[in-house]
Amino acid sequence: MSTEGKIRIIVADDHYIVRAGLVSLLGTAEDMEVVSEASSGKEAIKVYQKHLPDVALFDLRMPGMGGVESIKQLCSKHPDAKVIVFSAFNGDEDIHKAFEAGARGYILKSSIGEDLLEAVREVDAGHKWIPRDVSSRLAIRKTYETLTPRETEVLSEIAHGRSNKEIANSLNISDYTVKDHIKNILGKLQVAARTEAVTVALQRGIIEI
Amino acid sequence: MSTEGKIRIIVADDHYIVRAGLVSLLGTAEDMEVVSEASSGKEAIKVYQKHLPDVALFDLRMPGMGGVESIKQLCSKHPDAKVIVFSAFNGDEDIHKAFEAGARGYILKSSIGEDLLEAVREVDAGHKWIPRDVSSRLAIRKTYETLTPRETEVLSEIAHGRSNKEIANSLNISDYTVKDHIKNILGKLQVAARTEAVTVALQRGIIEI
DNA sequence: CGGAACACCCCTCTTTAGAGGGATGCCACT
DNA sequence: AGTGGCATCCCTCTAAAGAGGGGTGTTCCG
Repeated sequence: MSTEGKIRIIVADDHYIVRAGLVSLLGTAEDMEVVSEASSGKEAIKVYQKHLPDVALFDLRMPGMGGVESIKQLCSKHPDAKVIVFSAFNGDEDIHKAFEAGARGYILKSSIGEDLLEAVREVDAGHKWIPRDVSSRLAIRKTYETLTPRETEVLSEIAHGRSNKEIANSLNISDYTVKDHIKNILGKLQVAARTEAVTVALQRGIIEI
Repeated sequence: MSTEGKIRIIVADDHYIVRAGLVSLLGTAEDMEVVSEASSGKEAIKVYQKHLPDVALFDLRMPGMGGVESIKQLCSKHPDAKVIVFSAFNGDEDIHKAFEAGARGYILKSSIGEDLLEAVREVDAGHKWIPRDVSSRLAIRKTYETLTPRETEVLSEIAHGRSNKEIANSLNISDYTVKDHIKNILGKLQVAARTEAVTVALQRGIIEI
């Protein structure tokens, strides 16, 4: 529990209106107050260090330094930071990356206000908070095979339209190796062609464009 | 101007917190009131017909029937409907489709509150409202070549990972014709391969997955 | 009427992708 | 010391993709 009675919160989202919604909603709760806002990941870290809030609400996909990277940096400097991800996306990889980065809660933007308030209270109390629809996504993920860092790198190149030869040059490896990675990617994502691999990976949050 | 003094508004967005933000923000304006909300395009049409508001705020990308289709239906039944699109996306095709469907304003979710209030007042007064960053997107679009309906259809199939042969079967045309369409698509989007065509089209809002 | 845009079909040719096998070295964990 | 995961390289072969030409019929508009 927080020192002054009220749970002190910062919110980080690049959409003004989402911040307005959060401030409005959290403001109605007697036991919470939003002490500051940020519109980017970089700004969020600064704001956190200035205000040292009890709970930080982060959007996962923000321009510039993304939410994942921001959370990772924040949690490495402040291991006690209580971060809740508040995202519009429910790709299994997004969710997994958020928790791996150090988040203690993940809540969808479509969820109702009570769920958000509950999440804030639970995380403030030192617990984890994972709604059913989010945890089911993580369960689905366990049935998938995960891509290696190199495979993800290759897939990202594919998404940008590069040919095998171009990828080989850019990564300084043989095009035989590129083909190998692609074989593994197609197998793991259970698709037949590189184009579908890209759209599936985009939907799951494995890569971004 | 509206009859009772206050501008009566409905908001349609699948994210609870965005609706909360809109209600909160619009509520602070003396001359506006949110009379109802909807969380889908279908619901939005019902709500519109029930309340007949002065202005309707629509998110463009919603699950089920998307914003474009909803606006098209709404405006065909109510040609005097004053619809403002309130979207997170700034793909040139999204913006163009919104206005083509009958929207009279398009404002980005990242914009500040004052811009939104101004947009609502302008559209309520019978004017169009296009912010500078949005109109520049439309200007960019003019320099692009637009895809024909058939080409868009083929591109959407490509995004789902279908091969030329599969597309030919599904559309009941020769694979020669599919190749023709793809040649045109690659030329118009100025890319070399189908995979890049898909990512470019996704970014521009030409197709969705 | 003529032209332009669209959708469709056909042929050839080169390049690319993808499936199938094989193999090596490195590193971490047991 | 052995195992498994990762990244790398190699070869062959078939299917697919893409570039380049050719053409038809429709519709719509000036």
